[in-house]
This record gives sequence, C-alpha cells and structure tokens, in this order.
Amino acid sequence: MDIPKRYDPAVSREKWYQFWLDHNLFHADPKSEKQPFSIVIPPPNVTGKLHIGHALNNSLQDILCRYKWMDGYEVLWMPGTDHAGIATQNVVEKNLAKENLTRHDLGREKLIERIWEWKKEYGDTIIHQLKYLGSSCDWARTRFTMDEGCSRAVREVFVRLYEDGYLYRGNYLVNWCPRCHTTLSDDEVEYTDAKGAFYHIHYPFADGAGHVTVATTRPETMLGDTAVAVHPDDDRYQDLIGKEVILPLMERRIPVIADSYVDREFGTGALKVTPAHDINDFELGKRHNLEQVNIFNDDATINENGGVYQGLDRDECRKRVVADLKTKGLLEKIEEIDHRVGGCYRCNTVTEPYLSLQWFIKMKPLMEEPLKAVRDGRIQFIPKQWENTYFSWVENVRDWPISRQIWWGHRLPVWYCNDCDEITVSRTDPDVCAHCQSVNIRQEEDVLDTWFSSALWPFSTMGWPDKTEELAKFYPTNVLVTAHDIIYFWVARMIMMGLYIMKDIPFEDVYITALVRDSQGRKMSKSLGNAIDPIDVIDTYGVDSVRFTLAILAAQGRNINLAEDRIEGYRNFTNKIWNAARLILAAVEEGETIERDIPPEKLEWADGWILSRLQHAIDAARKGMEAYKFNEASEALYQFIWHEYCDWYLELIKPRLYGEDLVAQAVVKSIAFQALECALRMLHPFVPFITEELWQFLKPLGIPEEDTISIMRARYPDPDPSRIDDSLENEVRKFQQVVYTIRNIRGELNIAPSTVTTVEFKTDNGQEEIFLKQYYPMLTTLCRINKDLIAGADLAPHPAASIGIVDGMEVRVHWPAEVEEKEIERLKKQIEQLNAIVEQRGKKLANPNFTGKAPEKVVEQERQRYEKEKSECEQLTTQLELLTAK
RNA sequence: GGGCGAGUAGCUCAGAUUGGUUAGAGCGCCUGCCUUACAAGCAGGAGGCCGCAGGUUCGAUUCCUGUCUUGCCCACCA
Repeated sequence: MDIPKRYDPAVSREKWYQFWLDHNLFHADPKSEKQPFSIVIPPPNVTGKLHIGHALNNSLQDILCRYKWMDGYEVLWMPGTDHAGIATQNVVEKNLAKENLTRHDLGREKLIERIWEWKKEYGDTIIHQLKYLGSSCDWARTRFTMDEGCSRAVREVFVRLYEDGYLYRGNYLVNWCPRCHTTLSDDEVEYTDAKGAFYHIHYPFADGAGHVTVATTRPETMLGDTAVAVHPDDDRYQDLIGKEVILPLMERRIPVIADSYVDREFGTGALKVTPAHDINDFELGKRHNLEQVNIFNDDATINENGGVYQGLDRDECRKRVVADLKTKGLLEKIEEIDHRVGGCYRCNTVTEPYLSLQWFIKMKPLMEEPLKAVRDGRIQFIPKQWENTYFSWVENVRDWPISRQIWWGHRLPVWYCNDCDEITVSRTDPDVCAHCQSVNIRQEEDVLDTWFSSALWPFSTMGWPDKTEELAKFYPTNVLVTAHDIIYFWVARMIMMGLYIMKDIPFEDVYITALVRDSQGRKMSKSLGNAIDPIDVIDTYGVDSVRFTLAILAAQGRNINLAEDRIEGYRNFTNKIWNAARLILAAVEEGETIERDIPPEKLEWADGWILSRLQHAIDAARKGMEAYKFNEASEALYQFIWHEYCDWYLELIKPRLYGEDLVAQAVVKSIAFQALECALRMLHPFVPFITEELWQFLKPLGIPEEDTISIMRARYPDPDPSRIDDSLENEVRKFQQVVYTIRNIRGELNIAPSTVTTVEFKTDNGQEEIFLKQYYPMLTTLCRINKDLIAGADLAPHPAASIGIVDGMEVRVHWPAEVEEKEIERLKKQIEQLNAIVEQRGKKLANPNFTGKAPEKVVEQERQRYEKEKSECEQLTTQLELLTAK
C-alpha cells in the first residue's frame, strides 16, 4: 500500500481540521458521564494578531486537551476574546484620524458603533489564527468579554460589590495629557531622559528666623504644597519635625512631617509635598491626612488656587515663580539634573499627574481567601516559584482603581442624581433616583478597567449568573495556562472573584509558561509590536513542526529564545515519522489485516526489545504530561521514535520484512505496526495533523477501536509492565555497543562501506559465546562483516587487526589493506583517553577519605569500573605493542 | 531602588528538588555514503576549566556566600 512520498502539511491541516469540526470532536457535553476536564482560554485581545507567545500558550493548552480527551475525559476548552478597552478604542481612533475625525466629532454612541463594526470585521482574526494552529476549542461556545452574557455578569458583580460595601469613590492621580484632554494608562506614557533644573528653595520657619531648603524640579507646583517632609531619623532635621514653615509666594503655613519614604541622600533631604500633583506625594499625603490642593485646570493652566499666577500656562508659571523667588532671595541655587519626563504617546506633550474622582474596589478583605487558597495548596502554581510573585502582590495589595475615562468598555451601572446628589447603582437601568425619585439623573461616564471583566472569565463564560449545567460540570476548571507577567493583573483577580462570587477557586493549577522572546531577547508584547508572526513559520514548516518545537522547548519557568533552525530540525522529525509509516505501509496490501496477538514464542529478540522500550516511552510520555513537563514528554517520544524505533528496530527487521519467510514477515509487520500506532497516539497531542493522517491510513489495517472515528478519541496508551524485559534490554545494549565499536573502527580507518571485513571475538566467557551466536547474523547485516562467526578464548593475537573492547570482550576488525598507520594513531588516542579516566579513578580510590567516607555502594561501583577500565586499557596497550613491534 | 530568574558546545537551549559513570539535544562544522522509508536521509567524528572567586564536602557544573554580566516584574526618585 503506497502513500504519498511527501507529507503535505498545508493540505493535511485544512483537511483534518475540517474533519474534526464536521464530527464535532471539540464539543464538550455537560451531560456526559465522563470525568470533566476544563480550561478557559486566556482571552486574546480582539485587536490581537497571533504572536509566538500565543502560539506557545495555546499549543500547550491544546496538547493538554487532546491528551485528556484521549485519556477518557470530557474536555471543555472554552474560547473567547477580550474587548481590550483602550487598545481597541485606540485602533479605531487611529482609523478616524485618517478621516481627520476625533472621537469628539462622533460622540460616544457613534464611536462605540464604529468600534462594534470594526470588531465584527476584524475581531475574529485571532480566532482564525488559533484554528490555524489546530486548537481544539469548543468554538460553538466562543465568548467575548462584552457580549450580552459577560456584560450581565459584569453588572451583577459590580452591583454585589457595591451592595457588600466593597466599592467606593476616591481621589486618585491619573496621567493626564493637557493637549488631548484625556487620561492615559501607564503604558501610554512614554518616558524620555531629559536634562532638567533642580531648584533649591528656602522655606522660612513660621516661628522666627531661619529656613529649611527643599529641592525640586517643578517649582511651579509649590503653589499646591501642603507640607514639607523629612526622614524621621535624619539628625539634621530632628528639631523641625512638627513645626511649621511658611510656603513662599502663597504665604501659607504648612507643617513639617516625618516619613521614611524620604531619601536622606537625595537633594537636601527635605521634600516639598504636593499631594495633588505627584504620585508619591499623593501617597504621602494620604498617610498624613494632608490637604490636596489642585492648582491646574485641565489644560495645565493655573486655576484659582494659584493666587496671582492664575491663568498662566505651567511653563510660564514656572518662569514667574522662579523669578519671584529670586527677587525675594529665597532661591539658593539651580543645579543641572538628569531625570525622566513622561510624555503622551500620541502628541508627546508632557503629561501631568492629575487629581480626579475614581471608583475603587477595597482589595484587602477580598484578598484574604485568595491568599489562603494558594498557601494551603488548593491552588498551585507550576513552577512553584511563581507563588512568590503572587504572594508579594497579594500581601501588599492596594485598592484597585476600576474606572477608566474611555468609552469602549462596560459603562459603570452608576447614576448620579442632579437633585439630591445621591448615587443609584442598579442591575437594570433606572428611570428615577432611588433616593428621591427624581428623574433628573445621569449615568456615570466612565467604563470599567478591562481586567474587571477578565476577572470573571472562568464563570461568566459558563453562563453565570444563571445556574447552568456547564458550571455544574466544568467549574472549577482544572488548569489555567498563562504567562507570568499577568499574575497580578489577571490570575490573582480571577482567584479573588472566583472565591468571592462562586465561593470556589476558579482553577486548581496555574501553569506559567516560559516567555518567548524575540531575537534581541526582548519580551514580545501586544503593544510593542515586535511580535513575530507564527503564521509564517507554520506556512514554511507546517503547523505540527511549530507545535512540536514549542512543546519540546517548553521547559518550566524559563525564557525561550526561539531559533528558526530548531523548527526546521523538528520538521525533519515529522518527515521521519511519515517515512517510518511509509516503510510499514509499503509492506502491506490494501485490505490486508494486521495480526495483533502474536504468540510470544514467535517473537525474536528485536521484537521483544522494541516492545520493552516502548513501555518506557509510554511511561515517560505520561509522566511528562501529568507534570506539565512538555519538554520531557516530547523529548522521550522523539528519542524513542527516531533513535530506537527507526534507527534500530526498522533496520533490524528488514531481513525478515523483505525475506521469504511469510510467518516471520507477519510477525514483524504486526510488531512494527503496533509500535508505530502506539507512538502515533502518544504523539497526537503534539502533532495532531500528521498523526491523524497516518492513523486514517493505518485504521483499516487492524486498529481495534473500530468505532473510533479519529485518533482524537483513541485511547492514550498505558504502559504494560509485563512487556518490560531488563535483561533483554541489557543484551541489546551490548549488541549495539558491538555494532558501534565495529562501525567506529571502520569509520576511523576509512574502510569503504562496500568492503566486507572479517571480525573475530576473543572471549573466554561461555555466556558471551551464546550471545554472539544469537546476535551474529544481525551483526553481519549492520556492519558488513563475514558470515562466519569466529569466537573463542584461544585466538592468537592478530597482527593486522584493530581491536575494540565491549565489556571485556575483544572485538577484532581485520584490515582489508594498508591501514596500520591509522590504526596506531587510533589506538594511541583511545589508550590516552582511557588512561586519563583510569588514572583519575585510581586517585579517587587511593584516597582514604573517599573509601572511608563515601557510601559502600559508591566505592564498590567505582572499584568495579576501575578494574574494568584498567584491563581494557591493558588489552589495548598489548595490541599497540604488537603493532609497533612489527 | 525593591523583588525574581539566567550565565553549560560556534548558535539556540536541556540537565541540577536525590552532589558520585566519559555533562546532553537541535542546528552548524569535519569525514565517508544517492544502502530498495526518509539526502528534510544514513554511518562515523571534532567541539565544553558548566561566568569568575571563595566556602561546605572524601568529592561541586550541581549546595552556600560574594562578584561580574544579563533578562524580567514592581516602584521610579523630589
């Protein structure tokens, strides 16, 4: 039976993906009797394009899901996308800019309409790409953080938080662009290094002569100062703490406070405190209950709090303030200083920390359970070290500002009454104020932080707040697969919301993937735009190759710098699998049935050996999968298939496969077939397409699960300990060493492959002679040596042969021609190498510290090795002497 | 500034919770092979003071300390 000479990954990908969809194999049935296994996808941004990080993350999730399907679970992989507030709004606003429009030209409703249109047209890009990758998500359930159900969940949770007293409004400093009149998120502020001036200013004491000198880069903000701060242990300022100083220009009395935040080494060690215009001063001010004096209008001109400076632009104001201080003799000096200035990512205008009213969640009480859940092991991070990252955040959690001054997102279900000023928070849109029944109410303009809806993802996607059968069957989920950089933003908050709303953890395991970095070692991120498109490498090498590469590189808790030649290497591996199958299939006829139960007595050593090795491979693959050690599982399969099954077993069976003996032929076909088929099952989670394609070829030849439509539903193999034969494996290992030895000598001496040489074995061990008799026929095929076995204890030294030693047995390869010089060289080299080892070990054994203190077992082991190596060394030396004496 | 990692072959990376064979893989390199599954292949080979310095130990690439280099997260310096 012939199959195509080349595997075509692109054709295969389309064909089988459609096949799986047509047979509904990704669908999770909540009514199933099977054990549940569930994963919710980390929802990619709708604006997103699949980058290599997604490819890694989703390949691993897919590997887990396919493994669990095969292992008999009912698997739900819940897919969906995130509305990604600011990112998405920005994309659409940029498009508007091309039409010379701003969002203000459109207004809120029209802009949101535009964004929905955009989402409809482009929002599925990443979903298509996930399919391209082979993801086995239950696509019929695909969710979106702003779809109706998720929005209802968001609203319900918000109202509950409010009712339970976890929400409040408070002042908060946001990044403000005075030109765009908009708030900016932290990553929309771009910092640049700049030369600045460092002004040293005298603040006179209120109770008489003298002053304290403060240093600042922003003298104009002093109009809003409400304190001076020093370090509590600073000897220079001990007398000052608790006193008052006069704020120059404003002539206001302000206190001197002590706070360990102040750096004694920096500037003068005395800090002017402007709570309304600096983030640190803001925190400081909160700790000391300082007044927040806002001196700016929203275009960064000075407001009424700035006294005579009202109306001035901030730069103009700075000049005037400095000039006035100089006039009054309060300016001690101006230094140059390097510092960093934050600018608006759009217009580069220097941003201003700006005080505004925001909504907050009180985090401390809500984070108590999440802390316990990880401490007591209900949730565990893999690798475990990431728990530290989690703890460090949870233990020092600050209140979460959840309102955002943009339009795209979940608008807060909060209404303010224009008459009584009370707040109405409601599950349904209210017509009147809940407090005074006035119809004169207005809804909050702000929307919620994107992470708010993400935090509900594990249960909102399953239909909460309704009591659904999905929730009953699949919540909590089994594992979350994500990257470490969102442990704070996302993982911790999901745990919080799960425990608060569902009274149960959202997932048991958190597998933190390594971070795929770009060629310069930089993190790949959505916003940086430096992501490599994995679609390209999929098109070049095939999706299976890309997936296998990612899996085998996915060691725990490390970074991955992806090199393309690696993918090429594993593409060759998929090619190898294909060709191994071709070899088997070429030997069977269409419609032939492969025997499955071969009586043990018909098996030859090679058959028993590969079956034994297969059990180890199954064991390693399973252990790797269960421990999230994808690299170990895939490595074990790679080694088994290429270097055991292909390199050895398929070579060993060729004489029987192509021989006349039909019984022997049937035996090797059966074993080769079964081992291959078993390997395909284990490989399927990693390389689903090629394994499905080959499986479909193999299926009619005798795979027992006749009702199995796809390899996706075939059983994942279990190791069969009765198949393991250690003594046989040891024997074969010895056989392989003999082969290596002969080939090595042939190679080193450049004996042409076509030349048949004579090999003799010197051994005084009866067991070894039996061994040789059994294995010799295969040696002749693999090493091109004479058909007649020459072995015994009384062989005379051979002057025209090279010797290699395997377990004390001399393997003598006779020379076909003049190769003496090369052989002497080779022998010398080997003796030298062996001598070094023997010497080192001898020293170790001569050391009474070692023999006295190391465990008996280790010493004995060392001694045996020493004896063996020493005698081998002597054998070689004898041969060398023989040659050089000639 | 705080925290967490990482430095192993020419390149990209495993290995180390249990210290003890001659430290591995892919790619690259060298030699020889188009042997009827595969040249995307086969056989053989070269290449490593496991960052540096101390310490613990009979023994350290592995454990500890320091140091240099480097990456990431958080806070960003009035």
